[in-house]
Amino acid sequence: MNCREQSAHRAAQGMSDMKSVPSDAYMSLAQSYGPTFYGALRGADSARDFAGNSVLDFNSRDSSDDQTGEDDDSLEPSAKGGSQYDNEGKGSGKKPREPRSLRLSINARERRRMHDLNDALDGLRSVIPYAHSPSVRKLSKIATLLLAKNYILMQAQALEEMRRLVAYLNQGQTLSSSMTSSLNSTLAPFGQSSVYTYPGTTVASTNEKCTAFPAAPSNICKHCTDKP
DNA sequence: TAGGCCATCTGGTCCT
DNA sequence: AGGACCAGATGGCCTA
Repeated sequence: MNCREQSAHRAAQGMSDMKSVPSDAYMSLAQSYGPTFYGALRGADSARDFAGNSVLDFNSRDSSDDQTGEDDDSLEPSAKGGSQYDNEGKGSGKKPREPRSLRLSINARERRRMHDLNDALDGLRSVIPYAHSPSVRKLSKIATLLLAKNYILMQAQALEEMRRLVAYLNQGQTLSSSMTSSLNSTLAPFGQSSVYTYPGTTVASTNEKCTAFPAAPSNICKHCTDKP
């Protein structure tokens, strides 16, 4: 099995590896950002309100980073994980191996690379909303990525709501020009085309009026948007 | 004790 | 050739 085939195999088994998370739960994660996520990931007891202060209750757990010693290029292979070099020189008949020094250098590089990746994940954790207190367990890697994704989607949705509101206010409402321009400039960096439009959240024309409340456009009226 | 998560080692592949 | 990236294997730590 070559590397690419291994990738496909791993992707296929990826979900089954995460036995605690049903695949449909992951599907729902893409559409929502709330307790379902944590409920699926860590059990219902871990779920808290998303907007609240304690999204997670991972009890206390030492940072996994603490398990990692300082980056030590001379780390012996037996420190963690097995080493196929433990049997070096004992004639397996396979491809000739790199010199020991080269192997150590490659290992060190890989270790650095993974540390950089973990640093980036820490950076991501620091900017997504979940409880950061020491009593809360650090988000796992997969949880961090899924949470970040859903957070981005949620922000995009909020932006879209804001855009609708501005459009509504600009329509026949007496809004000071300074306020209008301020809002517009705030939203300017987020061009309409750059914002992800959610499946199922069709943006109605602002010209359509609500049937129940004719004064309001239908696209910002819950009465209208909830209609099938 | 089983399962989840993680760090590390390792070999393969691709890119510069 | 050397480095980056990837995924499998392995073993340790922690929690339910």
